[in-house]
Amino acid sequence: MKYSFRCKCPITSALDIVGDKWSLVVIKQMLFEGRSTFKDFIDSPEAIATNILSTRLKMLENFGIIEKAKLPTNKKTNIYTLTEKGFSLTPVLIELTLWSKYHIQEFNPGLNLDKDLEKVEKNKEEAFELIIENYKKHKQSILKK
Amino acid sequence: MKYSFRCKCPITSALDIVGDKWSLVVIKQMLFEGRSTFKDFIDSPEAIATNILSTRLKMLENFGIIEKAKLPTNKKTNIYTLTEKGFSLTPVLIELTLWSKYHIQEFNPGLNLDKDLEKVEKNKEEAFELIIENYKKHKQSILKK
DNA sequence: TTTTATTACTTGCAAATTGAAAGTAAAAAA
DNA sequence: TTTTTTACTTTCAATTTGCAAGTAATAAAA
Repeated sequence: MKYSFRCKCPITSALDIVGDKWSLVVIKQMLFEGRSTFKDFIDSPEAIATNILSTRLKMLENFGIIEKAKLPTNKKTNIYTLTEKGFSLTPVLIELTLWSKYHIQEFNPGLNLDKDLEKVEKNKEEAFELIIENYKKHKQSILKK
Repeated sequence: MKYSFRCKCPITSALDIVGDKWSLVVIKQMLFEGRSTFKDFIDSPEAIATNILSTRLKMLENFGIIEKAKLPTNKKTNIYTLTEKGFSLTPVLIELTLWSKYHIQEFNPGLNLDKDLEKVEKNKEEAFELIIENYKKHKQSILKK
């Protein structure tokens, strides 16, 4: 399959993959909100359109950012989970959170900021590892059912 | 002016401001490539359309992410520079760079990766500060002409 | 076992965003 | 004074996002 990039810049290339309106939101919903099924995503506060979600999940799977599985006990529901490539976006998402904390409150008052954000700020790398570790456990637990 | 956000999530809110196709690219061009005029942006490898660039610069200025000035010796050219709100996106951009280094090479071989990226990885916070310091000096020098 | 409800999408069309190309006007440069 | 350059704007086209209805497979309920 042919991938189309604007140039050889790493930042622009990253954005050519996850820089659309919904990709990072879906990844955030998986990583921080534990969402893993089509219905989970549809029911999120952001309310993504079903045709957009479908297209986006296919694209993220195609890039190896997420993977799709089914439980032996359930032939219907797809379980979408992040791969390493996917949860390696944790630092990007955390830095966006911190940026919003300091710079977006004035435009969107009452942001839902995690109460542990100060701990995160004090030791970002440790926080990244903890979040990823938690996600891996979560992933194991939902695929074990 | 009314701002429209999808919800109260800090990540989604950040993306509601800078999550379009071009905003982070323009910010990256200012921060890392020293671009500051309309012509500079137009001449970048990414080749943004003029009507989109115009709209995007207005929006970024409106959110206080960039500011516009003119030199006393030049009534024509607008000088666009990052405010603190703007260059505080440095960590987001650096994390996108690192993500690309490890996860995007296979899709876009031959990425232009900075040779100092290993130093950056070793001490991210220090690298962020250095980049911001460098940008501030650059900003002072282009506004002093 | 049958019926109903739910989930996971697809489809068709509309709205919004992005973009190409031409044009305009002010200012700088020649 | 003339020409070139820059900074956009405008118009229309292409692409992306989104609404709403529909479909089919499967799970759940009766």
